[in-house]
Amino acid sequence: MESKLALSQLSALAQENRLAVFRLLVKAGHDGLPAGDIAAALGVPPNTLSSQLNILSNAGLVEGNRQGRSIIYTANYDAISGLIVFLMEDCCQGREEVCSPVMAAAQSACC
Amino acid sequence: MESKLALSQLSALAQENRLAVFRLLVKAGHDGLPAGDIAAALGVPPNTLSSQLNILSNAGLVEGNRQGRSIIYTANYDAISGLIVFLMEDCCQGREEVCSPVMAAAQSACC
DNA sequence: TCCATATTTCCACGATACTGGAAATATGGA
DNA sequence: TCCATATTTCCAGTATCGTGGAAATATGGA
Repeated sequence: MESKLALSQLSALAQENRLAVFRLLVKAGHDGLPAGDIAAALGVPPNTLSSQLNILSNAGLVEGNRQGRSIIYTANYDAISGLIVFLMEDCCQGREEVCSPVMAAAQSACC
Repeated sequence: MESKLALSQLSALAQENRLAVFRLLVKAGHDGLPAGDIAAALGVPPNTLSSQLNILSNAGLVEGNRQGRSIIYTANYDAISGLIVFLMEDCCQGREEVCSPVMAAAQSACC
């Protein structure tokens, strides 16, 4: 049952603050951001953010590495692309109606 | 802020039963399935299923149309592909790391 | 060693979600 | 009209989630 992971990832992203955190980390790129900066950017107390980061981290969507006093969080691109592929293949069974618009978007967005 | 819809869709899919309902409806194709059959397939009481269908429906992921005594539910392919595109473009900013695997999956899955 | 900084863990409160019983609504057939 | 079927709405109980104060932990520097 591979959908257990997908479920935890959907769950993690299905919340305003956490989606915002993830988007911020994507924008930040491979360098990532320290937890404190994320908290400041979102206007959330550090302990609250910490539990949200923990949920994203358990879902494999972000990763944290200590660097000095800070912990630098980065988005996990493999995880999000895995989720997207799950939605396309396992969930939607590669249906043409789903695939085609995604393909078009992929082409115009980056590929 | 277009992400409000995406959030409600992520939320709707972030639950075991509802994800199962959606997958079942995708498998059922354009003919869809009556609510009763879905409830039976998942082993969920009809009123419980009804509220779950309602959540999926409010998120635009499924649609119900009365046909005689039954209400036939169908998956909304536009909605799910819209969500996938949102994750790729708005959320992940068309990053190559996200796009490429999705592109590859799309190619092998259907296109 | 002592202190400041960065983050997490512990804990509890309020809010929201999931579930299913009971009753209501809608449809079709006798 | 009356009844059976299909589904929804109403409602309440339990569980899970989101939040943030207070304390704990980890690191680096003086």
